[in-house]
Amino acid sequence: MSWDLKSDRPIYSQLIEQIEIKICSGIFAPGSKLPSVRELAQEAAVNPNTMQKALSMLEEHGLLYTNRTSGRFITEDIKMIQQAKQKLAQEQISEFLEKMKSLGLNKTETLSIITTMLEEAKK
Amino acid sequence: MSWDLKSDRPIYSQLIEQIEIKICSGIFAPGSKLPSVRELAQEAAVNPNTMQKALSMLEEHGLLYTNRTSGRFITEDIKMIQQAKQKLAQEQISEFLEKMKSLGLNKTETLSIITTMLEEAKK
DNA sequence: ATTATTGTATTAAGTACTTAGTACAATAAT
DNA sequence: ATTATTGTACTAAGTACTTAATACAATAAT
Repeated sequence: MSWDLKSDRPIYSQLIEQIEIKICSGIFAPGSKLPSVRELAQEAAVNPNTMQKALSMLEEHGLLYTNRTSGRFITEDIKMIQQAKQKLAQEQISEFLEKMKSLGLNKTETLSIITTMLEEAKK
Repeated sequence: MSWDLKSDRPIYSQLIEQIEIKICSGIFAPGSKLPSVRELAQEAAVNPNTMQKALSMLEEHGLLYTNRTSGRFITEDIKMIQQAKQKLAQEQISEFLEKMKSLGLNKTETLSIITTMLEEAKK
């Protein structure tokens, strides 16, 4: 469980992103119980207040729910998770293409760079 | 000249990124004079101190140089600009692929999504 | 020579983020 | 019944970022 947090952005915001990703990718399975706020905070080397902030904000998205004293749980609604995953992927892609465009790279140039990078990665 | 700045990240950092992009894409042409700190600050609706911070940090990258009282200028070194552009593109791409991977999409899946999205865009 | 513009520096204030430390109510575990 | 664990709330402190308001030295423009 890697939590590499950078200092150029609010930590709580990065935590939200990463937890969301862990849910969407199945690392945090549907219906399963999350580690406690204190545990997660220690894992991520972060103050419990900060983790608490991230988790409570994440609940607004509906991917989590809280049982007051037994802990937090991932939603069992697989369809909701699937939708969140799809939404995350599309956001990333369009954001990425937008940046490439602003750099002045047309589509073929972008594709060519990607493919060469993937070729490099195979070696 | 659009400067849409978000509040979830330090402004100076976003300014650096966007100015770098404007240089790499040719919006700020090689050898040309930049608007003054005060002008740029007003354009971006930002405090002059913040713009100054971004610009002075940008100079460390070598894309800008300062003539103490006549203003700031874009480097004439086209090769350096080209390299910066390439570096920016590669950073964006690997960052993007990393996120896709964390979402559970491997590189070939990601590549296929992109190509189909680019095909869609042509229509 | 005078004026305007340039980058730069400084101080003060406000805000957001993070941490440390503590505490409380509810309930699961014993 | 008692204890431990849960989420939650609160205060105080430190740091980083941003803005406002000036000010200064160098030099381009007049």
